[in-house]
Amino acid sequence: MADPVNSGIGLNDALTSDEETCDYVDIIGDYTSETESQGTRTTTVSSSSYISSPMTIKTSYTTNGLSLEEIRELRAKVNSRERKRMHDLNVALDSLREVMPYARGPSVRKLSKISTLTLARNYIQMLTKSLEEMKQLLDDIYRSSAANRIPGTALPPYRSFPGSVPHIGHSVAGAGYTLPPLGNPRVVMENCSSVCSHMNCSCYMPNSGSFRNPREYEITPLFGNRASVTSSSIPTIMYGDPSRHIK
DNA sequence: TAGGCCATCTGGTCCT
DNA sequence: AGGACCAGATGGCCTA
Repeated sequence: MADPVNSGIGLNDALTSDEETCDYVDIIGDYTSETESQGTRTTTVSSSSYISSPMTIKTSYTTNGLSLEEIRELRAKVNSRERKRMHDLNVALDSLREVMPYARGPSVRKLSKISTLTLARNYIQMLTKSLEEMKQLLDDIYRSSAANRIPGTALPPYRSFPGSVPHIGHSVAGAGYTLPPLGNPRVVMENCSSVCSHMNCSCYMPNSGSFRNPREYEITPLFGNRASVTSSSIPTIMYGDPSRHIK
């Protein structure tokens, strides 16, 4: 008899045209009950999380090579794999949400799947743009500093950033300046606000205990405020402590 | 109550 | 052949 998986005949299609009543429970609790009728069979499937909404499907089983029990076991196995696959996808989406800058809390709905992906795309775009602008700004700062230095003196000392990643670093005017790593932009400067006046960002005074240098700021992207989220919009950004918001 | 979001089942297709 | 991936269908839950 034909293979219900590869013959083009659906498992449930392959189950029709007979009359039979049966129940079964798969490995996570799928439950099937069937009612008999002439020529077709209606199968009601529900699972442990689906019991309140039984799904009714038409089944037929004339031309398959598997017993009813084998088909059910196969179907349960496939369903289980699919559930696991979707679960893994949701885990991955949750891990993505964890690194996204948006409001969190018991009273805040988590981002939908579409919103999560949309925000991730926008966030990457924003970081890329900010990085380019920061490179340009530091380049300008260095050029200005080099132009004003007294002939014969050394260039300003290079201040490395915690966690800088050399291979993505940016050499400013050949002086070996390296930008902070993506995703954790910290910058040392006298006036962070002056930087953010050129960029779509905001400056937060870091916790005194967690930063060695009192002039070290976190530059935070600005997305604006929103109370709700749609797939085409950017959600609220609450990143850092607003009470320390200095711009 | 309509619409958005989601979980689940299912069958088809592609890949190893 | 078996598993991964995908899209369609279905029904529940929640919110405006």
